[in-house]
Amino acid sequence: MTGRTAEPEVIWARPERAGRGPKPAYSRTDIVAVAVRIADADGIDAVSMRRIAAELGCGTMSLYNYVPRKEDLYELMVDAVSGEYEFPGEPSGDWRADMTAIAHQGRAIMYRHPWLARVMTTAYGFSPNALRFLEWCLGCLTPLDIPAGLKMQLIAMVNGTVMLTVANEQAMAERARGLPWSEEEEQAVRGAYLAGQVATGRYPHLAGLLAEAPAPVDADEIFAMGIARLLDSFAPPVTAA
Amino acid sequence: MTGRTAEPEVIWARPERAGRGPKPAYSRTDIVAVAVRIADADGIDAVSMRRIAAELGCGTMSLYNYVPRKEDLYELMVDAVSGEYEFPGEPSGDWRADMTAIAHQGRAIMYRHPWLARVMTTAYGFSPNALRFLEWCLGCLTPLDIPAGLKMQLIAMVNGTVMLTVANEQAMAERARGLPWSEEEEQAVRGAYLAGQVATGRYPHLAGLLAEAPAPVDADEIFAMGIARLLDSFAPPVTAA
DNA sequence: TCCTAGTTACGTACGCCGTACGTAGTGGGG
DNA sequence: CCCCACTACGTACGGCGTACGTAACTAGGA
Repeated sequence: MTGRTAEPEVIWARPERAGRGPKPAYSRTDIVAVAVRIADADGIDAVSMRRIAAELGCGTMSLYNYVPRKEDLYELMVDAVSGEYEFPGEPSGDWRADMTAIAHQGRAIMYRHPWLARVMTTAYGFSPNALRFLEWCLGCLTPLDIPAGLKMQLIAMVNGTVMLTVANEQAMAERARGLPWSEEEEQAVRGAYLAGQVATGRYPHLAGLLAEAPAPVDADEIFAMGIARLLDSFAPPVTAA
Repeated sequence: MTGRTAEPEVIWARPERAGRGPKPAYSRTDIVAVAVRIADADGIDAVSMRRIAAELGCGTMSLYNYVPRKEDLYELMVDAVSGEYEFPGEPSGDWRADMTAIAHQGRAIMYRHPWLARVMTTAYGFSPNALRFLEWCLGCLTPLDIPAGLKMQLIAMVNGTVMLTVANEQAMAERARGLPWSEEEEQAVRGAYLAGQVATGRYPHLAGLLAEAPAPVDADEIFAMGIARLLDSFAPPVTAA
């Protein structure tokens, strides 16, 4: 009746299997697990339908019985690793501590899966584990008396800051993958260019900044302080009673 | 003497043309301009060497005389649109106002070039216009008395927040491009799934949030307040004299 | 001045990619 | 029991980035 043009669908609403035909040899979970393993090992660009099928030992096109489109696979991957968040039974009552813990967990997950930060910016929706995550965060924020919209903003900002921080740290390493020279060489050449530019005197402030503070800083500490500052910006610590 | 394996290089250090052969028919600027036009019109995925060459009216492989690798093209594109920042002669002396203006300019640029937010996360380095941007920001922050490292963090956070906000707003629209159904249909189906999940009662906090505050909020205002909050977190406004 | 070497333009080709489509076989519901 | 939805999967198409080879061209050194 309706045109036979494709109907929209969400991967989460699609049932994994129907009851009629032969038993599927694999499961969506298997496929996603292989995809995650490949991405962890060789980068997200190494994840191709052919490669997954090869590692799984099946024909390439068989995968399309489980995953309608490649982009859905990305969503499934993000959801799968989002399941690595571990939440205790109940929020502690200290929303600041809870959110800080969430941020650190998120950071750890993104270190385990260096492709996650990049993919999340594209393939992020209301997947089951995203709902679970959101529900937990909202639970943690119950003691905080601000409008609901602001809470969502806070969650988004914390999440986003984690993503940005890690993405920034990993950008060089990810880019180096597949380049015909090493990451160190790349960094050296880029550093030399930067030094040359600064030496021209066209960037006095930048020169001053590079001259000052060549101290190697601790990434963990910077991260922790950034998150703390962010949380403070939503509810400044009370100064007097 | 050294192995003939590829030497690392930065696109910004590579001279545009040498003196020996015939005059190049195009320029790096031409190529990047075409690439930006294509990306603006049809999305970043539509930017291919073949398409650029076709629109430029030359052979595909000729482009490689100007741009050594596709990834460098992305860097050139980001640098090109980064040149759209317009800075007055001198910072105003009010670092908060200056940074706010920068954030709004950045947002406007990312609206003009919907592909920018996504590409920046991958292809961002110390390009000429990035240095110009950084130098200007540091100039604006001169009145702010915090360590140099913190200033860099502030700039990164402001930039990142702009990116995140815009990327979030654009994610759905970008994803809809190339899908066999419309963005509205997609949104409707996803919304229905979300509603169905919430209706199960498994997400009480989320349900409460959705029930409350169905008021359509103003994106501009949210953005402005987010930036203000962020700036405050680096230097809380003084409350007394 | 002429020669030569470096540069430009670009056609061809290779090995990837996502995925549309057709075919064959299988096993549960009417 | 039998039909048909569903599984598995081979083939093929159009696109991608880009390595490589060739021909034309021109600026610098002899």
